Amino acid sequence: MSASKSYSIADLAAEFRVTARTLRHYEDAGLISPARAGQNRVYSTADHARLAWIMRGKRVGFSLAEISEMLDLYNLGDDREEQRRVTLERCRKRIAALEAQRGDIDLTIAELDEFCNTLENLGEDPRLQHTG
Amino acid sequence: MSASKSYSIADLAAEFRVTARTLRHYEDAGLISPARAGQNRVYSTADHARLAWIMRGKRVGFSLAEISEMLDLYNLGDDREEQRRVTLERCRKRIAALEAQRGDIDLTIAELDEFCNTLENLGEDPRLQHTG
DNA sequence: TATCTAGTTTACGTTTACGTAAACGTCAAC
DNA sequence: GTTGACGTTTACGTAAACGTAAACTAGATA
Repeated sequence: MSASKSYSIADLAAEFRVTARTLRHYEDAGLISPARAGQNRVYSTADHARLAWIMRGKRVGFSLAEISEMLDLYNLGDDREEQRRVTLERCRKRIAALEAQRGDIDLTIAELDEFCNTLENLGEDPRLQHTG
Repeated sequence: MSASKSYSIADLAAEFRVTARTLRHYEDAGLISPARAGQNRVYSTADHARLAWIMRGKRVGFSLAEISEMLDLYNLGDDREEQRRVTLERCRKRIAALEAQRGDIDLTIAELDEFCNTLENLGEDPRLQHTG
């Protein structure tokens, strides 16, 4: 089972292209809780996966607080009926928000694309260039 | 031509659901430059459109500096050959970045979706619930 | 004429997400 | 036995994106 690897803080920092400070900060913010060997942090494969989630959340544009909430959803997943209903609802709202965000991204891409085309046509039809 | 409307700072603040302070801040940051009637700001329909762009940029997760850059692309569009080539390249990089971000969003949605399904199935199959 | 109402500038405060020392522990290597 | 390499905590610094309070201006209204 090579699934039970462990990582030093430098390992993960290098892999995810962040500083050790950043990883400690995420720990302060309650996003990860690596084990300790003495006082040194030891990250498990689960921590590794969790961190991958965090980094993707960052790329999507979420704050650490929002990412923390989303990770909490998973932890609450095995709770009792009512709690589960609430979790499900929050989960769906997040999905809706993400879909809205994707819509904004698509619109932005479309406009930039169109602008690119304008620029290209300008290049191929010098009549449209101003000569100064 | 109802396309030549004008807006007060309060108008736009209300419409885009931000404070007047925010609009003034965007001005400080060089994102908009409304006309003045005396010392009061008067926003044109062009300013209105520009602001819509800004807000969408924010929703996508861009910083004000990035949004400023993107808006600059449009202004540089009518420049000379070499400058235009650079603009085009930067424009395409932005598009690529946006597509990557959309990929991250899709992945996140997929995982949340799957998690939602798990929660729903748990609800429909009480055997999987823990009772203690 | 006095008082709103809406806008203005100036400037310090706040939150988020880390950066950046400073001072120290630990273990392997020389 | 001390020098590195790598880790730790503590704590102040910083950039971005506004919030917020203070003090002021200018036009509309009672």
